[in-house]
Amino acid sequence: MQFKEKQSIYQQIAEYMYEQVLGGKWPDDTRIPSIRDMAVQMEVNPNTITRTYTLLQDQGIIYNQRGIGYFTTAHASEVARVQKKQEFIQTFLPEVFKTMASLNMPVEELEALYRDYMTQNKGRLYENK
Amino acid sequence: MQFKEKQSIYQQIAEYMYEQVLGGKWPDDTRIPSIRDMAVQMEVNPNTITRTYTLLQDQGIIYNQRGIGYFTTAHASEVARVQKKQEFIQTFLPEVFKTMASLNMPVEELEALYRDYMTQNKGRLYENK
Amino acid sequence: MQFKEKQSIYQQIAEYMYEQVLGGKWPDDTRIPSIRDMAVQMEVNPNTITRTYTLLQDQGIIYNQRGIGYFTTAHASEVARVQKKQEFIQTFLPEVFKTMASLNMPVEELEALYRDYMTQNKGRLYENK
Amino acid sequence: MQFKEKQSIYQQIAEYMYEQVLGGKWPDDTRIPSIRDMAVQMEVNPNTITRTYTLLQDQGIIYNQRGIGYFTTAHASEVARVQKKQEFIQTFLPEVFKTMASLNMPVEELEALYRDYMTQNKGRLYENK
DNA sequence: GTGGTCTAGACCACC
DNA sequence: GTGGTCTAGACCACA
Repeated sequence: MQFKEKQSIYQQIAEYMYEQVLGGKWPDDTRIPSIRDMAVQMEVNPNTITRTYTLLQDQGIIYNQRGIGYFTTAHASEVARVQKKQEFIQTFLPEVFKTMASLNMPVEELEALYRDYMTQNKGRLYENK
Repeated sequence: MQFKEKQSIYQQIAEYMYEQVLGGKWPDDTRIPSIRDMAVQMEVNPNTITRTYTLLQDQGIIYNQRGIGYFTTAHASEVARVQKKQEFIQTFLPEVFKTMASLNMPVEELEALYRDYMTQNKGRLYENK
Repeated sequence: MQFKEKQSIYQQIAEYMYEQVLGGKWPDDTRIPSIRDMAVQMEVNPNTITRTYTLLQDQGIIYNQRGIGYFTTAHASEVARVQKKQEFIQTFLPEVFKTMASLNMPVEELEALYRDYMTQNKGRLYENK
Repeated sequence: MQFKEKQSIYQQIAEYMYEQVLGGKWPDDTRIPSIRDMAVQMEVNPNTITRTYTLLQDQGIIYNQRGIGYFTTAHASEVARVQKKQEFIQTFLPEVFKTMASLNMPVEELEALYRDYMTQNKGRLYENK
């Protein structure tokens, strides 16, 4: 996996995991890769994965069974969806709208850009990795 | 001024200055507050303001007259607009659209949220502080 | 059986067995469930039960007859009582008192909480499961 | 500082910090030792202190000012008191009472032990370090 | 100076 | 095998 510069690696891996859950790759209440396996897969130090898993556990997306491994929670996908949507609407969108206002960009242009984006990425979403 | 946690302070101040320029508070080719005044106003270490001013100077939004002070450039507002729009479309929007896709949020909902936002903030934009 | 997070499973099962002995469910010198049966009953890996039984055996609460099974010792209840009381007074209570001191909680409040607890759980103690 | 075996070091340091706050050594809204200083003082790796500080920050006892250091929050002592008391009553005391019941220990004995403890430790509480 | 992050490697208890 | 913790050392952005 390639990492961007601006965000910390463990957060980017958290993003990746959100995608797995939201995209249905990791159904509710199933085992996910062990810390060591994930570290190998992501080409990263196990400690970094530990950081990510701890974060996701605090957020109620995954949990741990002693000596066995990590699992998605029973309502992981729902929790993830609600959480991400709330964050999106409350902290992300206002930034978007504020910027649009300062640029005098009409909502129609936003729509147009959206359609461009969707046709370009049609079918490619969540096929990553 | 209150600062968010996630972004560095000098960048948040840069954001603030962009707003001043784009909102017409700081017309092209006019003097802006000295580093010291700005530091007092923002309740921040002068070093931090220096960093912001250096950034804005590199971007061609402001320039320095030795011993006199900092000024907005002749085309500050235009430069700011172009620059911000480019950043918005290339690095910000893709994130927005990707999140929308993962949440199955239709573009119509985005529009609706936009209109909500605009009615709520009608006339309040750029009355900051 | 539901397990808490902070304590290891084999120790929690040991706790459960102490209760059986102290509560008279398992009289002195009687057979207790086999490792396999206990594992099924507790929904746990047999290895974990083995660990618990080994611990209890070391403490003189149970013993093993090869090929037959595990039994409580002749003085199991007495041994368990003494042992638990010692542990309680030497390692547990000091923590309690220290916390009370830091919270400025008077001993009267402790008493009151004790009576609350006892009335709520009257008759329910050792009706476990 | 000497560490016990059963609890992880970073949690024991968290306990220590709670004592500082509850005992008034660290008033509300004051700077606390930097991560590096604390690491030296506790004879521990800075990463371990980071772990502790992150925990306390999540609990709202301390907060961070970028590039400056960590501070106790405005209501640190209150938050700490409430939090610790709740934990004590809900998760600690039931264990105590349950054990007392299984040992047939009357509440009077608990009182007596409490008075013993207090006379022994009179004046010594919170004078540590 | 500050904290934030990451790596490499290790040891441990537990299942 | 699993995760949890700790160390030593490093680099970076930031104030």
